[in-house]
Amino acid sequence: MPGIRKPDHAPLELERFVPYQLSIVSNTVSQAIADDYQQRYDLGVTEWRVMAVLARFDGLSAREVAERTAMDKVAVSRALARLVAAGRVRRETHSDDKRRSVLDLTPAGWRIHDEVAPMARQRERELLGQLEPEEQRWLRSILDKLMPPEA
Amino acid sequence: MPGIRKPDHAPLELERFVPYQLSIVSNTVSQAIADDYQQRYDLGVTEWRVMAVLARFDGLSAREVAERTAMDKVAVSRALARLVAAGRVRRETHSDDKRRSVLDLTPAGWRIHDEVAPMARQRERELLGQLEPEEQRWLRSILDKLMPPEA
DNA sequence: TGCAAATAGTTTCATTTGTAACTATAACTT
DNA sequence: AAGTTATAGTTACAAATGAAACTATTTGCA
Repeated sequence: MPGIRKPDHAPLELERFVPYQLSIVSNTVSQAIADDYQQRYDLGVTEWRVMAVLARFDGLSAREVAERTAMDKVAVSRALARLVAAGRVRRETHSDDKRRSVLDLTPAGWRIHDEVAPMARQRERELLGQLEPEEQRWLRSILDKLMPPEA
Repeated sequence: MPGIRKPDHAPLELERFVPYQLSIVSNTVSQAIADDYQQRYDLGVTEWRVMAVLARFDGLSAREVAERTAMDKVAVSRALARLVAAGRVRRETHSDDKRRSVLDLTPAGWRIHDEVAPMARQRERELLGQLEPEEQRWLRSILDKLMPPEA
C-alpha cells in the first residue's frame, strides 16, 4: 500500500493535468485509427497523413505537404519514398523549378484513400459519440482555438 | 496553385478532423513543457512522468508506475534505469516478493521535481489562458469523460 | 556575369521506441 | 512436493524518428 505524499512538494496530479489528458486521449484515438489500417494496408500514420492531404490538394510539393501535415520535411520525404515505391503516389518534377516535386495520388492511392477515410471518420464519430451534442460543439470550438496558427 | 479535389472521393479535412487536432494540440503543448526541462536536466518525457507519479505515491512498483503513467513496462524499465543511475530514484526489492521493486524519489529527485512541477503547471496555465473560463471548464469535463477508464 | 545565400529534397548516423523473447520469482493445481 | 502457469522486470533486435550534413537547383545581388 503506497503512501500519499506530503503536500509541501505539491506533486502534479497527472490524471487531472490537462496536457497529460490531451496526450492520453490523443494517443488512444490515434492508435485506434491506425490499428484499422496499419497492418491491413501496410501504411504508416505519416504515410496516411500525406495521402489525406494529397486527396484534398493535388499537385502539392513535398514542402507544401509538410506544412499541411505538421510533419517535418524528412518525415515527408521518407513517407513519400514508401508511397511512391508502393505505387500509391505519383511524383513528377516541376517544369519551372526542378527542385520541386509535383505529387498526386495514383488510382491505387485513391482506392486506399477511399477505404481508409470512412474508417477514420467512423472513429471520430465513436470518439465524439461519448459526448453530448453540446459538448461536441464546445470541444470543436475549443480545439479550433487551441490549434497553432500555422497548422 | 494546387487544385481542390472533386468531392466524390470525400477527402478528410485534416485541420477539422478531431483526432488530428488533438494530436497537434497535444504535441505542441507537450513539446513546450519538455523544452523547459529536457536539456536543462537531461530528463526525458518518460522519465519526468515516472518522477511525477513517484512524487505522489511512494513505494510503487514498476508495474504500478506503468499503470499510472499509461506507459508500457519496457518504457518504464528504461526510464527507471536512467533515473536510478542518475541518483534521482532509489530502487529496492520488495521484502515479500523479490520480483517487485520498491521505488522512491531521492532528495536529488525531489529537488528536480520541485523545480519542474511549477514549470509544467505554468505551461498548463498558458494553454488554458487561451480560453475563456467557461471554455476551460468545458474542456476539463470533456477530457475527464474521454479519458480511458484505466488511465 | 559571377558568386553568395537560400530553398527543395535526400541521405547518413545516432537515438528512441516497440515487439518479442528471456530470467527470475511467485502462485496455482493436483 | 512437482509441475504448470502467471507475474515483474530486463534484454535484444528491429523499426521509427530526429538532427545534421549533403546535393541540386534557384534566387539575390554586387
